[in-house]
Amino acid sequence: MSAKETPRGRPAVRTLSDLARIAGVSAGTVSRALAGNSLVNTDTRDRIVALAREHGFRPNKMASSLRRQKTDVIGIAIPLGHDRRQQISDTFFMTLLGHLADALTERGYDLMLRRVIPERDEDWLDRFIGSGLVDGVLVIGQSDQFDRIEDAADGYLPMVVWGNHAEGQRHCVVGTDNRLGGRLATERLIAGGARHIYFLGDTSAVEFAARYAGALDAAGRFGVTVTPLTSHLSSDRLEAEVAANLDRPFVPGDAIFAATDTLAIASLARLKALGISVPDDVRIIGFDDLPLAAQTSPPLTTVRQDIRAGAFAMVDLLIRRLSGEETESIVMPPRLVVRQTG
Amino acid sequence: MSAKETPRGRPAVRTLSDLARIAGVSAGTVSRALAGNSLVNTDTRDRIVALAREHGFRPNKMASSLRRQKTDVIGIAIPLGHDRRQQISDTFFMTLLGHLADALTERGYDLMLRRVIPERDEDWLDRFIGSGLVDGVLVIGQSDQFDRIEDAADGYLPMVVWGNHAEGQRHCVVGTDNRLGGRLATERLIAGGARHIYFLGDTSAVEFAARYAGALDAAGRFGVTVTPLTSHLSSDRLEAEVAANLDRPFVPGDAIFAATDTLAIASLARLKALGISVPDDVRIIGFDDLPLAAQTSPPLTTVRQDIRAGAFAMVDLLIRRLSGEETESIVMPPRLVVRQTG
DNA sequence: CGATTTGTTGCAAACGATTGCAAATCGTAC
DNA sequence: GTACGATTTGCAATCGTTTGCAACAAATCG
Repeated sequence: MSAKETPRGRPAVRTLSDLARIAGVSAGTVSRALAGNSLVNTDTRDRIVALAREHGFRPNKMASSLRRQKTDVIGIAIPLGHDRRQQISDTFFMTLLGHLADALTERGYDLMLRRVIPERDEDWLDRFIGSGLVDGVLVIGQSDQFDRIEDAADGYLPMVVWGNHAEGQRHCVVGTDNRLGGRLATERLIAGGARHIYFLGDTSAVEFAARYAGALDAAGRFGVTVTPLTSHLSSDRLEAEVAANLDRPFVPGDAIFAATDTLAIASLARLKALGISVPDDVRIIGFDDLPLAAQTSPPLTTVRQDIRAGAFAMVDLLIRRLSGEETESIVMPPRLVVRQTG
Repeated sequence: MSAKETPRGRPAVRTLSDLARIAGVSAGTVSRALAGNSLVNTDTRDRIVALAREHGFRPNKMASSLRRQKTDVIGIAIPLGHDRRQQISDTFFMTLLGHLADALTERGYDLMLRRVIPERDEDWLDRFIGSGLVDGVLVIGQSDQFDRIEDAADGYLPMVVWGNHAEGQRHCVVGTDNRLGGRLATERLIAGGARHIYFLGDTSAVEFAARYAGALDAAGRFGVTVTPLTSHLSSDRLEAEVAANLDRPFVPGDAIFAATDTLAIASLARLKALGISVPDDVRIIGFDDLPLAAQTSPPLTTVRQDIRAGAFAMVDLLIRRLSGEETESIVMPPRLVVRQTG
C-alpha cells in the first residue's frame, strides 16, 4: 500500500490544500487538475494526479456537493404507511430496489435509502426533498400517502413514484395497470368456474385498491361476488392473518385472488395444511410474478409486473426530470401468467 | 399548506440567514434555536421555531455535515466480486439489508447504498470511506475481497463486515460459523445414508468455501466423498447452471448440500422436473433458512442463519466503533432446521 | 452605586472544494 | 524593445451551517 498514513488511520493528505502544498501549486489548480477537463498544463496535471494517487488523496464529496449544489445521490423513500410494521424486506420492494440500484449505479448515482413511517413523521417527504442530500427522489409505493405525494410534486420536479396511476394526478408515476390486472385475474377465475371470489389484501393501499376495483369490474359483469379479506404484508402478521382469513368453509366455486404473490404463496401453504387442494377445491391467482412464483407447488398462476422494466423506466424519467423536463407517467400493461393454480 | 413558496418550487426561505432576517436575529441564533438544546431565550426560540415551520424551512444537511464533520449516514457496500452479475436482489442480501435498514433507522442514521464491482474499481472501499459521505461503513459479504477489506480495516475503525471469520483476521465481522454449519448439514446427510455428496455453490467466495470445508470435515471422518459443483447466484445464470450441474445419473446414496437456499430451491424444482424424488432418491439440505424455505414442497431442510440478529449485531458493533471502541467479531452458531428434504 | 455574575445574542472563522476573474508567464510579431 | 495574444496559475469569494469568543444587557451582590 503506497498511501502514507498516520499511525491510526486517515491519510495525512486529506484536503486539496494539503496536496496543493506538496505539489507547490494552489488549491484551485489541484481542483482543476483532478477534475481533468479544465485548463491546466498537461504536465502539472499529470504530476498532481500522480501525487494524489501516491498519497491516497480523495476529495471530500460533502464539500464538493455543497459548493456545486449537486450531490449525485438519489434518494429512495419507502413509505410504510398502510402497513406500519411491514418489513422493508418485502420481496417485491426489494426486487424493485435491486433493479433501481443497478440502473442508478450505471448512471453514476449513489442511493440514499430512507425507510419512512408517515404517521410518526408527517413531514417525511418535504424533509427528504429539502435536506439538500439528494438531487432527486424515487418513492417506492404510494401506500396511503397519495395526497402528501401530490402536494410535494407541485413544488418539486425531480421525483418519480412507483405505484398506481389515477386520472388527473399530478405526480409522475410508473406502475402497472393494477385495475386491468385485477380484471384479468378475475376473468380467468370466472372462466374457470369461480362463483365467489375472495380478495386477499389491504385495500387501503391505492395499488391494492385498484386491483380490487378491477376484480369488482369483472365480477360485476358476470354476477359473481367478491369478498375482501384484509391481510397485511408485514412478515410477523402475514401468516396468522392468512390463516385466520382462510379458516372458513370453502365450497365449490370459491376462488382466491391475492393482492400479491407473497399472500398467494402463504395461502397456498395454508390451504395445503388444511388439506384443501389447489386448484381442484380452490383456485388461486396472485400478483407480481416474483421469481419464486414459478417454483411453488403447484406453480402459481399470477399477474406479471415487469419489475425490471419498471425500475429502469423510473430512473429514466427521473434523469429527464433532473434536467427540467416534465415527463408523463408510464402505465405498463400487466400480463396474466397461467400456471397451475388458477 | 402554510409554507410560502415561489411559483415553481422551493420555499423562499431556504437558508438560516433568510430566516434570521425575517426573525430579526442573527443566523447563529437561528441555528441554536433550531438545535433546541442551546442557550437561547425560550421566547425567541419558540418564535423562531414557529417561523421555521410556517415558512417550511429545512436546514441544508450538506452544509451541516461539512461543518460538523459528521453526516449521520452509514454506507452499505455490496461487493459483487465473486459473481459479477449477481443481482443485488439476491434474497439473502436483501433480507439482511432490510433488517439493517430497520436497525439503522431506529438509531437515527440514513443509509447510503453502494453496489460495487471490485474488478472494475480497485479502489472501491477506500473511495467509499474517504468520500466524507458516511460516518461508517457496513460491508455485506466479503465476496473475494477479503484482502482489500483487511487493508482498509487497518486504517479505519468504523467498519463492520458481514461474512466469514478466519483465524487472526483484522476486520470486525459478524456472521455464522459457516464451517460448523457445513459440518452439521453434512453429518445429517450422512446419518441419513448419504455416501456421496454434491456441494452446490461457488467456493471462491470465502463464506461458501467455509461451508464446503465443513462438509469436507464431516465427510472425511466418515469416508464419504464430496464433489463441488460450481453454481453462481446471479438470477440469469442460476437456473441454467443448476440444470447443467444436476444433469447426471444419480445413484442411491447421492445427496446435495447447497451453499444457499436459493440454490437448494432451484435444485428441488429441477429434480422434480427430472422426475427424481426428494428426499427418496436424493436428499437436499440448504443454507440460510429463508422464509421461503418452509414453503417449498417438500419443505426444505436447511441450516439456519439468524439474519435479523446478525443485522442488529452489525449495527450495534458499528455504533460502538463509531465511538472509538475496538470491538471483537461475532460468530453466531448455525442451527440445523430439519424439515423434509434431508 | 460600582462590580460582578448570569443570561442572550452577534460576529466571524471555520468545514473543504469550486470557479469567475485577475494576474503572471511565455512566445511571438511588429 | 514594446505590444499583444494565448496559456496557466493564483486569489478570493462562495456554498449554508455550526460554534468559540466577545459584547452586551439585565440582574445580583457587596
